[in-house]
Formats: sequence, structure tokens, C-alpha cells
Amino acid sequence: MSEHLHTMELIIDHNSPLPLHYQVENLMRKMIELPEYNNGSFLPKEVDLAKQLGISRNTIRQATNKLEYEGLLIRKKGVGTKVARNIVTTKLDNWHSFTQEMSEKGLVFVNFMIETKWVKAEPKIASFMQIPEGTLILCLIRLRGFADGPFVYFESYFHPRIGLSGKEDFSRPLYDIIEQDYHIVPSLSSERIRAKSASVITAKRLRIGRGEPVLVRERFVSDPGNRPIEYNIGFYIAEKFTYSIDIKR
Amino acid sequence: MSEHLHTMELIIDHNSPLPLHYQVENLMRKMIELPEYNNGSFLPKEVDLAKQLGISRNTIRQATNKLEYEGLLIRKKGVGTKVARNIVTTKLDNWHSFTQEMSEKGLVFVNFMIETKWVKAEPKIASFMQIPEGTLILCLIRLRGFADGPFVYFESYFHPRIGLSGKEDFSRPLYDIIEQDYHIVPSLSSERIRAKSASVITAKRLRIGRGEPVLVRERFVSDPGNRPIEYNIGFYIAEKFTYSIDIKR
DNA sequence: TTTATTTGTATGTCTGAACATTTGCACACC
DNA sequence: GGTGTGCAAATGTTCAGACATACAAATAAA
Repeated sequence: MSEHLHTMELIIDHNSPLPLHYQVENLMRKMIELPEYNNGSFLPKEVDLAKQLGISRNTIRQATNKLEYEGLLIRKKGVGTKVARNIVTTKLDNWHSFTQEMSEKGLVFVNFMIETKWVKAEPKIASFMQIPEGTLILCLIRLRGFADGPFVYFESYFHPRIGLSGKEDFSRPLYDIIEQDYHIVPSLSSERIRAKSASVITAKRLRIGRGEPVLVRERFVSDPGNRPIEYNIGFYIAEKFTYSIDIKR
Repeated sequence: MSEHLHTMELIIDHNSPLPLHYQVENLMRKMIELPEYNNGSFLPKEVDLAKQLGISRNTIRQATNKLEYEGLLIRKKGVGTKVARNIVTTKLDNWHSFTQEMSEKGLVFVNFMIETKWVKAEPKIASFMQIPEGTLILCLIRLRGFADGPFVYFESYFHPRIGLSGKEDFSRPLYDIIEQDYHIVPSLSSERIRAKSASVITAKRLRIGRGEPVLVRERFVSDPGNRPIEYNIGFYIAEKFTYSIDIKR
């Protein structure tokens, strides 16, 4: 079993500024993806893992606590720890990409700007993506609106495992690309919506006055196994956009 | 400060079968509701709490870790720990009244103003209510927030068939009144969210500067038979409110 | 007056150890 | 065969303490 371990650097750097428990956490996130642990067999026991990595058992638990709380691990006293089975109910409420939303309403929009670049993952994104801070990830920037001017500025960040190069044809609907070309199915979206004043840079992009209200919509998109796919943040001109949703109890 | 502690049994039972960290967790959930901690001031520091309860600091942290993860506490290195107070979650399959949302987060809010009046239904409301324009309907106005000031201004309009008199005790949760006393079950909520600049009147009510961003949330609430119950519009101070929602596909 | 520097404080990290609790299994007993 | 006892294994709980790090306010230097 420990054969696989050195195939992927399962090591802890005691000199790294990153906390040990955080390194362990990332390490275990990788282990979780490995086939030998993803099929229901138990992870190495805490004591062994501690000894092998050269750190204390408490530190191991600090990491596994978080993963358990996230629902990635299942622990059973007296037995062991294993990867949680990914049971996801696929409900048919529907959420959309921007392209779909527009075309359903019969609206024709314009891409004022499309741009990709590789950037270092900032904390919020790294945390959602479950990757180390500073990892290079692809960022897609789009400025979209109607013929008379832009009304939303988007930034999308994609998880490295998807394998986007940045050279794709992003005039196609985004989720078409991800589903058809990369066989990854977006299935869960956690959204946060808030209002704020337009910063100087945002105002300039959207061609509005500084301090005018903007609707900020963040989306955390995951696949059916709860693996992160995309982080998306959009800045909408307030007067041109209303977020609408139906909720059943 | 420690005066308040013995007013509500803030004690730990070392003989209880319940784990200490679990007892501490429950205890802190209660503390979070107390006005003296809910107004932004810091909780007792870990070392003191540990000494006072007669347990180790590690056990305190075991409890606060969980609460922090749930978003109830905010910890700042070198400064202290206090109650988090600005993210409100609305889950898709489970929507709530304001009172419920707050109490679930362990937040204590204040009604700065409660007022009812009978007004003529304006077009938008009349249309949703399916009543003639100008019909007299009950309007409930509430200004709510935390101890340090209001953060949302609500107007609720109720369909005449419900039979509200305006003399009900509106300090109770609104949907309790409607369900229990009037046997009408809110079941569908169509929501619209947008941002705008605070008008003079809104700014005055919320005690913010004119033109500052405000999140406007309209809700059209109906019963299971799709009959209109309530139209509700809330103006939230942007920086104190984030609308959050999970969507499954 | 402004800018560094120091210092106190509170949380963050990590360790090693002891004991408790739950579970599964082997073994003995009827 | 069925049943119970006891042991070993694994996670769960708790402790005391040491040191690291970030923040804020006070202090000293420019």
C-alpha cells in the first residue's frame, strides 16, 4: 500500500512557512483522489501516518477534522477512516450560463472583451479550489453587454485539473466547452450576491460613474462529486440587472 | 463582564458523559445570543475561559473551531474572537422569515420600528395580489438590525383574504402568525434582487449616506395553490448583507 | 508631525502523552 | 451451533506547555 506513496510526493516540509496541518490537509486531499482510497478501503491509520510524516498525531487530526467536516472523510471510532462515498442527488432545478440566460430571453449580447491569463490563486479561490495558494490557474475575463455598451464584467477561474489551456474558443458557451470537450459536468452552484459601490477600475470597465451601485454575483461551481470546477465573479450595472429566483418550500 | 456568566448556568459538568468540547460548544452558542457579545464586543479570551471553566485551552479551541467553521465566530490573531454578524444564508429548499434566518445564525436583532397602516394597493402589488388597484390593504413596516443600528428596512403587504387586522403582535415571527393563527401556509417565494443607490428617504431610515449602495430584495410569497399571500420588499445596507444561495442542477 | 521601533496581548501551531470508548474478532464455554 | 468474554486495534477526548505570529497601541526616533 505504501508503494504508491512515493509516487506522488507525499512529504511534509518542516521548513515551509505553510502550517503542517495545512500541508497534511492538502496531501490528504490528493490521497482522496487516488483509486486505492477512493474504492472504500481505509486510509492509513493516524498513528502510522503521524510516524511516517514525522509529525504528531494531533496535527494529523487537525487536518482530518476539517476534511471530515467538509464531508470528504468518514471516521469510525475503533475502525478507521475512509473516503466518503460521493452520493449526490441531481435535482432538476436549472441554472444557467450567461449565454443561455440571454438567449432564452431572446436577447443578443456582445462580447466587448475576451481575455485569458494565468494568475496565482488568491486565498479565497485557492481555498475553494482546494489547491495551494499561489498555484497558477487560468483566468478568463469577459466584458459583456448589449450593443449600446457593457453591462457586466466577469472573471472566471478554472480548476487546473480540468486542463483548459486558455486557447479555447471562448465565444462558445462556456459550459458547452467544459462538458463536451472536457467531459466535466457542472452540477452545483453556490451563489453569493451583494451590492457595492463601483470602484474606480470597475466603473471604468462598465463605463459608469465611480461609486454607482453594482451588483456583485459570486458563483462557486462544482461537479456532482463536489469537486470544484469554477469560481466566477460578475459585476453587473445595478440598474440594468435584477437577479430573479423561485424558491419552493 | 464575568457578572453575566452565572446568570445563565455557564458551567461545565466534568461528570457528564457528553464530551467537554461539546458542552463548551453549546455553551458558546448560548453566549453568542447574549446581547453583550452580540454587539460586536469580544468574547472572553481563550485563556480566561479555559481557567474559568476549569478545562484546557485546547478544549476551548476544539469548540470554537467548529463555530468558526460554521461562520458564527470570527477570530483574529492577536486581537480576539467575536460573533460574526453579516452573512445571511437562504437555502433553496428551505426559505425563511427574517426572524428565523437571524435566530438560526444565533444573531439577536432589534426592531427599531414596527408600524402598520392601511394603504391603497399600487399597480405592481395589485397585479400580484389579483385585486383591483386602489383596494385598501394592510402594510407592515419594520426597521430591523443589530443593537448598533438598523440594517434593513422592510415593507410587507398582505392579501386581504388573510384577514389580518394590523393589531397582531408583530414581534412574533411573521410566518408563525400567518400559519398558526390564520392557517395559511406560505410555500412559494419568487425573489428578485437588485442593487441601487440609497434614496434620501432610504438613507435616512438606514442611517447611511445618500447614494450609498443598497441591496433590494423583493419577495412574492404564495400558498401551495399559488394564491398570493404577501408582497415584501426589503432594503439592506449593502456592506452588511450578502445574499447566499445553493443551486443544484 | 510623521515615521520606525518596541512591546504587550491574543490567537495560531505543534508536541507527547495518557486514558476513554467503540468495534471486530478469536476463543472458550454451554 | 449459539453465546459471551476478553483482547487488540483504531479513533475520541483531554491535558499542560512551549513557541510562533499577527495585530495594536505605546514609545522613541527622524
